[in-house]
Amino acid sequence: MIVYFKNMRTRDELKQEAIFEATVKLVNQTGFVAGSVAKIAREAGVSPATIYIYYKNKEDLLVSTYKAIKQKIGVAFLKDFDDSLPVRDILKKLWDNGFEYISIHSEYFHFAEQFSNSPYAEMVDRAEIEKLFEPVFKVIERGIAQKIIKDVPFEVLSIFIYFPIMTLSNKRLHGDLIITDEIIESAFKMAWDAIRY
Amino acid sequence: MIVYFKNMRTRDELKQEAIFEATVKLVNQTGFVAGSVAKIAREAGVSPATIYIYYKNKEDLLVSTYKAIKQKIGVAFLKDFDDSLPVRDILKKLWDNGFEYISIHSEYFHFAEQFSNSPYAEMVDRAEIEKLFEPVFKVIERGIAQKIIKDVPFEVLSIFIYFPIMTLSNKRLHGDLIITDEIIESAFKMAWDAIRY
Amino acid sequence: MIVYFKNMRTRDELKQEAIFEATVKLVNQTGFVAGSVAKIAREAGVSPATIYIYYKNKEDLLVSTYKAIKQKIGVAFLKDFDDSLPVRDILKKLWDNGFEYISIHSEYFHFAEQFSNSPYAEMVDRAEIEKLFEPVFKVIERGIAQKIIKDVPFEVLSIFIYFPIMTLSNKRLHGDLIITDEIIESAFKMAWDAIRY
Amino acid sequence: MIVYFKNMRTRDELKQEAIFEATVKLVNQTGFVAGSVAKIAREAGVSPATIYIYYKNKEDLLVSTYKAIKQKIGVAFLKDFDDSLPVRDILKKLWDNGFEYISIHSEYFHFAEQFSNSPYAEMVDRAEIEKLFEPVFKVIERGIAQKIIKDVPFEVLSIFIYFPIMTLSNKRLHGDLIITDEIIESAFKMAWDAIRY
DNA sequence: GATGAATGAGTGTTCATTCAT
DNA sequence: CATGAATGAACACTCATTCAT
Repeated sequence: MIVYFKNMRTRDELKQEAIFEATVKLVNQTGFVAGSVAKIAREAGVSPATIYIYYKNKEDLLVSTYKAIKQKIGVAFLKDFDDSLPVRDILKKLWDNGFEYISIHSEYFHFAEQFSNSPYAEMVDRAEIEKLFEPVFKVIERGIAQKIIKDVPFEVLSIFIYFPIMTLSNKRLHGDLIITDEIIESAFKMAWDAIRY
Repeated sequence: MIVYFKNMRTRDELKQEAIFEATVKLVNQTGFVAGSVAKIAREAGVSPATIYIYYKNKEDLLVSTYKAIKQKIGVAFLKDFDDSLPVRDILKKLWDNGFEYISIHSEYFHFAEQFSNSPYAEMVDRAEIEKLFEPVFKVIERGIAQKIIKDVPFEVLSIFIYFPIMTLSNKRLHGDLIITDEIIESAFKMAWDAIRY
Repeated sequence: MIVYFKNMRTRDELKQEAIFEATVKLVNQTGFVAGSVAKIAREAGVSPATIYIYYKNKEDLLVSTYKAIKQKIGVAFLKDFDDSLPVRDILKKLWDNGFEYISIHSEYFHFAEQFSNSPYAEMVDRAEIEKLFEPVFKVIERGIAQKIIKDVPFEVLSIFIYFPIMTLSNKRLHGDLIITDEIIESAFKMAWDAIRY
Repeated sequence: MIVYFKNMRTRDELKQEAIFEATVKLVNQTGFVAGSVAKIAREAGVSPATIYIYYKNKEDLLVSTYKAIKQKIGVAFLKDFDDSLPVRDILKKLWDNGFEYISIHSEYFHFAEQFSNSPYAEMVDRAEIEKLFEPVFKVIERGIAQKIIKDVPFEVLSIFIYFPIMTLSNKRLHGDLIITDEIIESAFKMAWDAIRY
């Protein structure tokens, strides 16, 4: 049993979280371009100056938010990761994890996408992000070695097995299409057909 | 007395084109956020006020530029479109056209992508854009009817046959990978494997 | 006879002058530290943005204002400069010119002094300013050569013949003392006693 | 139990001194304008809030610092003051004391000068400062009575006997000139020639 | 048609100061 | 006594847009 004492969470943590949420929410609502520090502050219910206590500057705010989101996404994708299963099953699990997380936190994906297409994207170390997905890389490599997966660069494989998750989760890109379990299922079949040997 | 010869490009057309090019160039260089009207004007060698002669406001400038680019891309993709060929060959032709055009006009794709991830994206009528690709839709429909292509919504198919072109053309997304003819070839094979029946 | 047509002065010149006057006035009233761009703009009756049409940034505004003032002061000091007179008479004329100009434009001197003690002072080329006073340097050199003036570095001489003018014009430094013609006279005698051979 | 020994410097005194030094240092480094309370606090190794324990507000901090410096300077100038010597010798001693102290504590002079040219200068009682130099006034008065020194207001005398020390110590005002003992010597001769009867 | 000048509203950021702990 | 957190107001500067010419 977990007991939360009064003030167990300090004032700061609450505030930092409020800023995080506000940043994500605002970018979702009005886009990266219009996401000004003042607006984020108002959304978070704090003074603009307060943001500069927790973050060095706007870039730091956005980059840190992006990294935190990528961390969350990485953990969610790898939930119940089991190395010993067949490659296809592992990828299916990742795929399902992805869509499950999206259904709960689509705003994280939207933020990540907006961020990736902004000039700030260059300020994050890609290697740092990719490390989160290293177990997946290992599986893919094994699949290639066992001639289960096509022998093409990883970047190309990801276009068919990772990006579709992002694209399907993006309302702007597929308009009125409702993402049912059936569609998720058949899309995975397509992704697997694309990459399998 | 001023005489305009047939097909002569008037001063105005030249200016509008200069604004178009400047808009694309600036968004490519400094991103959507930093692409201010004043900077576009300077780049185009005109006064900021002049831009408001040709476009109602900044939104109009960007949306119009996007539409014009989409038009150019649509035409390029459908070059030498031949309805009578097998479905696979038609799609392969589109695929190759796409990469050829990208190699010449990557700045158009970059602009389009930035635009898609901006709040302005909601201001364009998707149907209008999609009309450009109608012949392709027809082919796909035929493919589905003939059980050559999987019977899934068009939006899902496009994730595997259209988006990969965009993704592969985006330097930011695939890092150091150099897009060779061989990669284009094998990526198409994967796309086709994904969508074929 | 000079005729001023209506609109002979363009709108801009009036505005630039208003900004110049406002800059001087504000620094006089509230000191260099408190002289913000917004306040200067309000004083000049223009928008803050307008200042950035005429000046690149705040530094440019202040440095340009300083240079313009130094120019005015230089011209005023050298009024009716006559090379052929005895050294003492030339310096006396400069001295009197200085106090005459101060009695009309003490705000220029106050601005110049404030500027000299600000970090912006380093941004002006001293040589450029000193060129305005070159004729005086020549006279001093002659005085030294003829053993009329003490043979010490020019910087030391100026402490006794130039700085006293500035100091006496500074109300803050001499408190309640009223600068009469008699004081100006006897102060020059002291200055001359200091530098003469 | 905490025991304070006689003459032991308590934590508080050390902290106040740290703030004093930090204030002087920062104004020397970045000028009066950029010397923010937060920066002074960081330089002193204390919290901004701590400064408000020792000083009512920023004005109080700066004014107090100025007064303390003026006190130090006053004491230094009057070191080994001997009423019984001839007027000229007394002033020479003051002059030499001044330059000696400048060579050790130029940062105090720089601060004092910056302060004098700030709006805060009006907030100090000049009489309070002048009292420190009262013994000098007496000597001057005696000199005037004995017809050794010119009979002009004290404010005018100080322009030739006190301000030159400040001006010569100001690197910004005399550029590349290096202040040697010889220059100090001849400058005093000039100052004396200026004021002597 | 084309422009440079002009601007109110906004940008990101720092300020002096207060307050709960 | 000492502090880090917090803030409204100000900072220098840029924005999209309008307007007189």
